[in-house]
Amino acid sequence: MIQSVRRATAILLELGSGQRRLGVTELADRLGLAKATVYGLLRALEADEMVQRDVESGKYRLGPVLLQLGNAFLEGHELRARSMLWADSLADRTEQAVRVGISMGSSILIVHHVFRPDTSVQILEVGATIPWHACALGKVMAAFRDDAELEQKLAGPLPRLTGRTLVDRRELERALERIRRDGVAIEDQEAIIGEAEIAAAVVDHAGHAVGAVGVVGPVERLLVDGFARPDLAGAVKQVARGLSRDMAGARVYERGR
Amino acid sequence: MIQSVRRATAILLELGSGQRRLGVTELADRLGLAKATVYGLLRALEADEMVQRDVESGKYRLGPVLLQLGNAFLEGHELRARSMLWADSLADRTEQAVRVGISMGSSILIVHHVFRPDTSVQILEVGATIPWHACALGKVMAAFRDDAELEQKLAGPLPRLTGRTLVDRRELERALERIRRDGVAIEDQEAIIGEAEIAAAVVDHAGHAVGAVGVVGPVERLLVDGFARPDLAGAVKQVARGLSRDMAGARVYERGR
DNA sequence: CGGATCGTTCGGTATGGTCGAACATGGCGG
DNA sequence: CCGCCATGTTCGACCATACCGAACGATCCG
Repeated sequence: MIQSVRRATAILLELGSGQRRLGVTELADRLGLAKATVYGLLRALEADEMVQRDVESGKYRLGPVLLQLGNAFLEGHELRARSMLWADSLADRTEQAVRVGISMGSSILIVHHVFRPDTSVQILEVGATIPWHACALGKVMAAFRDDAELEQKLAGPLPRLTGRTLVDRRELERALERIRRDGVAIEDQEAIIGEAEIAAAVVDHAGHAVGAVGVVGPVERLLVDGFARPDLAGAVKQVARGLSRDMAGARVYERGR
Repeated sequence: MIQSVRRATAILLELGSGQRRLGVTELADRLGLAKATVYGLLRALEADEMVQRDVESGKYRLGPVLLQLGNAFLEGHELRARSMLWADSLADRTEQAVRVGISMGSSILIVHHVFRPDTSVQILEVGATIPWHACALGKVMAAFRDDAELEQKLAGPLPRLTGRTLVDRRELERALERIRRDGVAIEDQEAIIGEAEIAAAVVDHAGHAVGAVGVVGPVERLLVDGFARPDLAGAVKQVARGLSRDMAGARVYERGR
């Protein structure tokens, strides 16, 4: 495994976590590398605008090419492309915000986001990551994973985001069991106080979870007595099924030349 | 300059341009490298989810980490952070869509985008890149560059996007001259037929252009007889000045720890 | 069934990435 | 204003390791 490349991405990830800019020495310390090594890697990354140096502090931050590449990732993403229409209609029917996410390491990455159809100001969450155990998208994907992968996830750290976050392994396993039975996952203020989510998994032709779709919003709009509003759960499941059918169909990419 | 790292980013850029997925051999050909070399680089990139392999075609595409990093870039971007309020108010006052961009190589990268305040469906352009000579954002930034950088830009290829794109060097220089005089740049269907833009540069304390802000929309709303509507040009210039003042002020980042 | 194409593995080679130490630079406090 | 500390940068040497060519295996297509 090419060492320098992995170290370069480690630098990028380090710069990406936390919005503070980092200097050569600080990066070298965090990654356990020699200063000169990090310096060389940064020079190479800087040449392609993968990182930029702040002119007056001399410290490094992520570069604009990453935004371009992130956007290119989205444009080529099959689940996202297919989910756009479904998500719009789901937001319309339920009058809630809709999120589509995929699994990335131990987190869920939001790849599509439709605002609640009212005039309230909402921030776009595309590109954001959420610990898998603290969102309905993550739990429903975990519930439909093979045991090996699930075990790996359960073994990892489970940070507590709010007082309601499930951080106990046993408790989580029980929740996953219920999710498998219901076909939908709920999240009740486990990531942000006052916010809830109802999500269902999108599976490919082989039955593997490739993503998840769900509605998010204020608890009082989504849950009653800690249970998902049946109409919303039904709509979410229906959309997830439709999307899954789409994903199993003919490839959209691989066209042209 | 660390070879493998630069080659790795070359792979990412190659995968990012064009939405087609690429195989090992194809990438090796395009980059002029040995198959085994590209394979090794891809393995390293794949380990960190910088790229992903399509299970059934075996070809590679960009990975989800790039979306996360692109998002992290945005969150740490000073111009973007400072422009959000200004852009909102500009969109409100002019009733047009607003874009904020920065210079990246020979392109403009959109870092912020506010939709026109009506109910029409519009697509978010954050992360998109546009050749510098085909948008007002790019031209106004070029107009306020030192000669060396400008020369480099003028020397590069100038693709023709529409029949109105300025691709002649002399013509472009004349346009830049006028932009310097007016303080605003206009773009009249030079990127997309029917679309126009009016933009002004954002400069830092030293007077260097760090970005640009502008309004975009249908030609008939922005221009009259090929000239910028004076009220719009004034509003854009005013916002650019305000933003420049902001950027010259105290740093927002570097706080904490 | 045969050919072609592509992904993958392997081992030798010398390139070039890594590191420690020395050198510049700038910022801060005394 | 000066000296000190921390940080960025350069240098040279070592040898790990990235690179390549060639061979192997898998897969697709006719």
